Amino acid sequence: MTDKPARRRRDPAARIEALAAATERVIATKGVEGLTHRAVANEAGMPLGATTYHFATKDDLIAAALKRAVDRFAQYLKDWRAAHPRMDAEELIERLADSLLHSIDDEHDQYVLESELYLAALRRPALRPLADRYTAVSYDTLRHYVDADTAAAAAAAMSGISLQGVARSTPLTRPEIVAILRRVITPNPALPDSA
Amino acid sequence: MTDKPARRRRDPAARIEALAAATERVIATKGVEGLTHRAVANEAGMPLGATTYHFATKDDLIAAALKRAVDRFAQYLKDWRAAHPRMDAEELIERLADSLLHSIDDEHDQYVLESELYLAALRRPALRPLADRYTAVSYDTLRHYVDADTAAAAAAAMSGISLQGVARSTPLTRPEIVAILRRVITPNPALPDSA
Amino acid sequence: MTDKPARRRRDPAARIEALAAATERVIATKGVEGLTHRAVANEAGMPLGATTYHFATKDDLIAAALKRAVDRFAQYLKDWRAAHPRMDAEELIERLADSLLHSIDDEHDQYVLESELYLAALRRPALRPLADRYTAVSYDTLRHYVDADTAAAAAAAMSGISLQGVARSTPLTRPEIVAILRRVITPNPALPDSA
Amino acid sequence: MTDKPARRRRDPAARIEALAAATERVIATKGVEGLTHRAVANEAGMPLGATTYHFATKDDLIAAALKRAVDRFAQYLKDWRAAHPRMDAEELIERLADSLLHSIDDEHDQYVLESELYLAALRRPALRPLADRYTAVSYDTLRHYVDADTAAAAAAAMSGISLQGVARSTPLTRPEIVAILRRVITPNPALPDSA
DNA sequence: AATGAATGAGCATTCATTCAT
DNA sequence: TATGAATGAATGCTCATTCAT
Repeated sequence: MTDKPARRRRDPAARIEALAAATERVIATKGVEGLTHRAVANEAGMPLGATTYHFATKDDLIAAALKRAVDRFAQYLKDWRAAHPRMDAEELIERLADSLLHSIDDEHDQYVLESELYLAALRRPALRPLADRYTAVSYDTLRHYVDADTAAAAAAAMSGISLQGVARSTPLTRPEIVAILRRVITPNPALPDSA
Repeated sequence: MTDKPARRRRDPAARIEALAAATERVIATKGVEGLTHRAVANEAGMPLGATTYHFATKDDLIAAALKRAVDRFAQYLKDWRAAHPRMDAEELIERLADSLLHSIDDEHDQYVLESELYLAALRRPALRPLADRYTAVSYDTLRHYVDADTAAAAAAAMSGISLQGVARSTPLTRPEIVAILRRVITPNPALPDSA
Repeated sequence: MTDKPARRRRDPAARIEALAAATERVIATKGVEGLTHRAVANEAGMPLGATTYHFATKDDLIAAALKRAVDRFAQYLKDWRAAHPRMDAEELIERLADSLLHSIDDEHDQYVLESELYLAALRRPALRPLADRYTAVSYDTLRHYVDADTAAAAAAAMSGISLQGVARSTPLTRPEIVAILRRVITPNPALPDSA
Repeated sequence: MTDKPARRRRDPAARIEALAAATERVIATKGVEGLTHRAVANEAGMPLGATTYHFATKDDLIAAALKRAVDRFAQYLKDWRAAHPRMDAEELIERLADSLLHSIDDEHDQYVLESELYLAALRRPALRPLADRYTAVSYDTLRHYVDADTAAAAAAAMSGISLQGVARSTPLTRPEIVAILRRVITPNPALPDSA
């Protein structure tokens, strides 16, 4: 009798996590531009007060959501690298194309979140370290397979593909993506480092 | 003696142009997210009513401003190409790096506008053709100097550099940009097309 | 060559008339509440400036439109009376029911305009004489056929039927209207005047 | 000592009620046409945000106010009927005239609210059931004293008297109202039902 | 005479944030 | 700890009216 209404409460960490997840979904759907406390509360199935209780400001909410996205992306890359400790250039190209096309999971659109993150960081210095980290994990992962310049070039190209991917009226096709990645990643004997 | 109260000019075309230009500046400064009719009116030195009289909706204002930015970019590329009808890979790389670093003119930040355009287009289908055009003019210009795959790869890399450029806590340096462009643009004898 | 562009202009009276007619239509469609200069200009196929050029204020426009409606109504009643110089009570009832059901012509909804007129007059003293005239022409017409008290009662009942007619989810049916009119108009031997 | 700054009451139900009451007063004074959130907030002595917090849209506010007016009217009629379970025709006529002249209470003008309700319902389908209810309670009350046709006729006549009452430059006098009601209500031996 | 441009006031509504409970 | 109530500051947009041309 006494412990009935107490269910599911008293787990602030879980609620905070759920709010960040809901915020991620809202950003993917409506953008940082369209994010409101109300939209998050609604998406999370929580009362409005919960959003401001656990996150002092809207920017905190955005930061938490984007951090979550970056964490997930980092974990994804880590797993990905563990699963494929060695890849030749061609295999790498194919798998990167898969990643870009399939996004990371079915719930969140990595394309969108990456672009939102970078643009949000432009106006919000507090997000810059997060953007840096996104860049770094991408670069580091690629660096595992290719030389430094190639990794930087591939990371830039992938960001560009993502950005154009969200905006174009006809998304890039797999062959187009593969062609770009191949041009960037295939070792170039004419360059010193690129062995 | 000539400057009376000076209200009500009577040159609608010039006012429309001035409003679009002001909107560009506001987007560069505060982003599409921070764009308001009042900010535009203020930036243009016009009354609030002017913004809504000449542009039915805020999206119309955004579209006009971004179209203007794309038009200017297209013109810039056209001039650029006319000024340099022939360039070898190394010269192209250097000049592209200059463009990315110096932006296009002193008033507007091309980096920012490009990223804002792409992200705005994600939520505003009406802007997609504009995003397509941005992609196309970039690609076409590069295509003049390099093969198709290289042009596509360089365009993607440049978009990525722009996007990361606006967000990172430390912007990319010229040597870093040159290294990326060199990796992408230097002809790769190992690839068939890349002559 | 000289008299081509001059066509259709220079007939202010006709333009004023057309604007009043357009205003009537807008009131019938959207109510006095929804009336705007722009809506009138659009309905009349004239430029916005025409509405304020010929009518100093919005209230003038409203007054002109309602006066036109009352004039038309008065003319209609005059014709109606001329067409039926004598009617017994039963015929009168049937014809009044027809009027209430068919409205006055196909373009304008008399039900609506009457109610709009009365309510507009409540907040606009300038319209009161018009409301008085509407009441008077109704009363006078009825008075031609019945005694004074019956005419007043029938006029009130008809206004009530109109008012309820515009608002109810199911409009009054003809039998219901006839029943009401019969109760009001059929001579009542129990009353002195009502011979 | 008890009355501190007193901000933020914490009695939402009371505030909602107070807002609806204030809206009623604004409608009586300025009409649905002149109703604004600001006018309501001002009338209620509450901040602007209160009006939109408790009522999602202006139409919701209008609906709440008119529902309140109808509820009050229904209660008034119920009491009225309870107070006068039996009345002969002449007494009924006199009392109805009193009602029409004195309105229902000192604060709100029943004449105006009824007309506003009917006309508002014309453009707002959501209000139609309310208009129906107004008609129904009027009819049902009259039906308690007279036959069906007489009740319908008297209800229509009373609506008409109300409508004309708000608009005419000289309101109907008591003798005029009594004459109309007498003509409608006095049993007519010439009609079958009208016993 | 006629009209499109121009504007300032105002409006419904949204929303981040604060706070009483 | 948690939350619904509360609010004041915007915001996009409308519009009556004025006026230059």
